[in-house]
Amino acid sequence: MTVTLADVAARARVSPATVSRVLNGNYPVAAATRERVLRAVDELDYVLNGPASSLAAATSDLVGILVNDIADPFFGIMAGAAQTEIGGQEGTGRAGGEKLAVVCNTGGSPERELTYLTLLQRQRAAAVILTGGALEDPAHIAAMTAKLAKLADAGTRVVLCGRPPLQGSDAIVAALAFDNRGGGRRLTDHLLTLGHRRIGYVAGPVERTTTRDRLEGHRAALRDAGLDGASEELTVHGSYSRRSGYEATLELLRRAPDLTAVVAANDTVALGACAAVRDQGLRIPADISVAGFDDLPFSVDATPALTTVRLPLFEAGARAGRLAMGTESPPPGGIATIPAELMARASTAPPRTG
Amino acid sequence: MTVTLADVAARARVSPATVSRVLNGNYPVAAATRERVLRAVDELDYVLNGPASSLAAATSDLVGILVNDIADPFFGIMAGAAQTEIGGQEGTGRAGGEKLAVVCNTGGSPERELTYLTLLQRQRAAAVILTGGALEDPAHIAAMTAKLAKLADAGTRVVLCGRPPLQGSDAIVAALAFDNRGGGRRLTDHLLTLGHRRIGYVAGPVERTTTRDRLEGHRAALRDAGLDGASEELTVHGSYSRRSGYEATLELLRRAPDLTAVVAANDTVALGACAAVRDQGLRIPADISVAGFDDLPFSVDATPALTTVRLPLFEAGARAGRLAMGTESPPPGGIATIPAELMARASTAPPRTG
DNA sequence: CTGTTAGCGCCTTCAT
DNA sequence: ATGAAGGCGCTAACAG
Repeated sequence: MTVTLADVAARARVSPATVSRVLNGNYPVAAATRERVLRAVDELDYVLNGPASSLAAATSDLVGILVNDIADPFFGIMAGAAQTEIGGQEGTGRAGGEKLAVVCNTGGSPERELTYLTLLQRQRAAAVILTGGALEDPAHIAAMTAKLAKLADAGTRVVLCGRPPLQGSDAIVAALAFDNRGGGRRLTDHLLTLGHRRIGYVAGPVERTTTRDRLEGHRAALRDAGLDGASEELTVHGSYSRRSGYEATLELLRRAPDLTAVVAANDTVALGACAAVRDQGLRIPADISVAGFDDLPFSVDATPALTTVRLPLFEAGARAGRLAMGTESPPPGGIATIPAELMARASTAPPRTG
Repeated sequence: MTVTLADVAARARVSPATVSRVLNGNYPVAAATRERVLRAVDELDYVLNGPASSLAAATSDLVGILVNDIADPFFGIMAGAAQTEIGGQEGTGRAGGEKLAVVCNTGGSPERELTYLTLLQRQRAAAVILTGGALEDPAHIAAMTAKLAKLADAGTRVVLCGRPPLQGSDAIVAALAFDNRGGGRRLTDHLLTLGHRRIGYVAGPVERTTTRDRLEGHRAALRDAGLDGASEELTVHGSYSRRSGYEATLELLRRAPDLTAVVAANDTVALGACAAVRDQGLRIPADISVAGFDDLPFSVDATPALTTVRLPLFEAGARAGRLAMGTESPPPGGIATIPAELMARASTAPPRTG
């Protein structure tokens, strides 16, 4: 039926242990023997039994990458980059000693996030990468901290990518945090410099680290310009979706018809904001400036090209992948802040005068 | 150290076998006993050892979803929908009996596709879903057919989503194929009806089923209109990327300055085409009509809104997920063709006269 | 460098 | 409805 290691051993006239050794390559084996074993493997078309191997070795070659929304390129880019670093050695066809990088879609649900972590713990995953903003609910943070500690105890390497480190948790190999606050600040500074004074803000879902950090940056910029008075009124929360951006912008325009600029939580939301502005018969940027965040590939193609904040998603994902593999050493203190760069484009301009 | 089933059994004062039975739920257990066991599980914070379980049961709860490009929403939407159906029962926290739906990014590389399949075979995956267009290279087809047969032999359910069935392979549970040909045809018919006669085509990568089918539909429409003469010259192949669409369109415009419309392989490519058209100082659709394919969420937000062909990606992905789980019965013959619907929007209009 | 010997933790007949 | 026992296929000491 299904061919086992013992079959290969018999065919190659060696012991099972030897076959195991050449397959795992972590042990000296005579070249001639190795050759014989590999031939037997090919002839028999042998495929290692992963569960058996993992059971015996008490570790598996699974690496989990958790994302909030797999249909959002923000996550796709990071996850793809990480996978490239992890499973990237261009299969020999025999698939020896390779890690299986898999992405798990939580849909932003905290329960599903924990469930996936449990499932990966069950599989004795070699590593786990958590991407994107985290929920700030205390109960969930506590549950996550406990779960990650357990994973780390069991030997799973935990890496955070685009998410701030957990307080006082030593379970984590490394955390790569985006400078969302700084980026948000620079974006609003840009608008202020252009002369805007009435700036609407379409924020992301409440209780998310990304939402809070970007909003904080925005408010810090306003405060320093002596404009924080109206910022509550000019902020609307929504989800990270185009539709949400559309509706929030309509609401903003209703609340404050004198608005001259709208800052969106991310590029997708900004697209919705643009549509709303246009549907109100207003021009971008002549009547209203619009800005996004992330600099996803489509942003430069929007008309007008979207002013936004560039996050090096691919680079960060790749680095997270290497960190998870142990290929790269963690930054000092296990924490690195990834810079965010302002991309001033055509969707922002000085406000109309008068 | 790590708590095992035996520990739970001891705590609950039952045999390991009983614990196994309540955890798997496939066997009658007295309510009182079950209660006691579950309490012990919670108290000990027990997590099943997946590898051990899979080894003993000769099957795992892993379900693999292969995608060509995880950063492309085309795949993200299908994969997300499939995952929802598979891992969707909103975790009880204890994560009992749940499948682990994971997505694997092949990056469009045939080697990596096979490698992932081997890795999943090694894990004794419960099911595998292959999404998106397939490579038409005979050697790769043969290798895939063989590999899928082996997976099926080992009890893995194989489902195709957005990909035509393999010739004479009975390894597959079901194949959901998009009507790319029909969609391509209707799109070009739409342009012909508007009055276009010189239509450029930015095709996808050669040797991909999606590329060929869409192109065939396009050419069939031209042929029926008696216009197939120039179609070779007016076709440029590229990858499924914005950049590729941009460059191919420039090339097309160079070759045939009298073009009045450009059809792109998909929406992402169409965005690049729009940018190229604009950079040449031409207006859409006044000077040149542009159309895409897939109807990804951003298409409606393009300016002008993109005429395209709608594929029910979410519905198809969800159905594939149910098929993989055995929750839904396969279509007659194991094959279903998913219809593609023309979405005529503002990026196409009659050609300028004279 | 290679063979032998024990398990890894769970599921699954087979009894009871 | 529950317990006892064997083995799933592989790896990891330990010898040699």
